[in-house]
Amino acid sequence: MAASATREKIIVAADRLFYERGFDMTSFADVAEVVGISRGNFYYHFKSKDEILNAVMESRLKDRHQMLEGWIKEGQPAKQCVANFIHILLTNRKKIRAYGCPVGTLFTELSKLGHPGEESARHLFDLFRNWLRQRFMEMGQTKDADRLAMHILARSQGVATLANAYPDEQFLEAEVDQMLAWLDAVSDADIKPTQRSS
Amino acid sequence: MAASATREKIIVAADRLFYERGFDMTSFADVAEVVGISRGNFYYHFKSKDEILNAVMESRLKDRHQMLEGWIKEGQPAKQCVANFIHILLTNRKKIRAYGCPVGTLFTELSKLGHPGEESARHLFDLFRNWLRQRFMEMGQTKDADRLAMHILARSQGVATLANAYPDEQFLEAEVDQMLAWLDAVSDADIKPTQRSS
DNA sequence: GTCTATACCTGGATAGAC
DNA sequence: GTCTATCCAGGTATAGAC
Repeated sequence: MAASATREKIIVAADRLFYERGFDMTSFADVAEVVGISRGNFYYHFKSKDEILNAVMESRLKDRHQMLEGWIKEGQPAKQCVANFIHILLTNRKKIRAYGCPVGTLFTELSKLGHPGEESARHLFDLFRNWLRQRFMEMGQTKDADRLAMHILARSQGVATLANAYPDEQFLEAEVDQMLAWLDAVSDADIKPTQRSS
Repeated sequence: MAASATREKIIVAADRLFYERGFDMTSFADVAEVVGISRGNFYYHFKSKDEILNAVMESRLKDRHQMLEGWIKEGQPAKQCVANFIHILLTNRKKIRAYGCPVGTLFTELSKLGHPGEESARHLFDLFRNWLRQRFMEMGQTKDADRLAMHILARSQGVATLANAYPDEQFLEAEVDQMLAWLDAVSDADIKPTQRSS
């Protein structure tokens, strides 16, 4: 339970390699080399590869949770919080162009593997989804909050995938602008209840 | 070169398994079992696993090309063609919910593997991208044609990924509706050059 | 806690009989 | 064209010395 130094180093290294190369393609030898320990020593800290995956997922969940809650604790308004979320695509643009979205790509791989870790990968989606839904509710979109949350999630996933396929374009930046414009339209719709339709 | 019956069966089986389980996770034994031949017999038809991948990618490219060109040969107008493309998400909804997008997931995996087949996977994206760009140009969006094509591609990818993560929702259908509404807005923008903005 | 050595399995690939 | 037998590399996991 106690977070020993090497245990922590293993998690950090595995986290990075699972992102960059994928879970299945990352061998113990790869992680051991990065950490600077022997292959055998591994099993003192983790009894199996699945245990490492669990630890990585736990670490990611905690990390993303703290990031999202941090914005709220700073007192940022709901719309700004969602804008921050969208802005992640720009903050991590280099990694996203090289490896796609860490959440989406890992989920997809585990799903195809039929690996039980698919569940924890989905939990990460849940974390973002629920948090976004809350923000949209605070923006007054009580009825469509979940739909809007899913929409933003899907847009982010798609942008990350195509930025990975076409890393040499300004596509990513342009799509983020459009997503922020969409956010403006959504928040305006709350302020102006008089719509053109119906 | 000649398309023998078993060779063709191998390609079909590999195509399906690469989609359902991923390229790396699909072994010769898996494909052999589906086709009904022995492991050894494999190498009479393909000298390596990479050769099978190449054949699968070639087959997919040809298949998708024929689908896209088919709509044009039928004389369907540009906007309807794009709508057909969006509609693929509904036509294949069952498979998409189970395995995501065949193009996107395979690209992502090959990209992470550092596999040379990443190139042919990108060619599939190119096929859709160029075809969509042509359609938007025919719709009069000469300047933004490529941006619009990329936007539709990204939306499709994101919807497929999240439909895979949340297969039990009507999310997919709702997003397709929104994409079709977006297409309407884009084609209207061409007809009505007088906009509200600026 | 960390190491070396090793068992065991899976999967890609080859050889050669039929 | 298809089979069986076999080799070899790489990866997970274990045993036991230090």
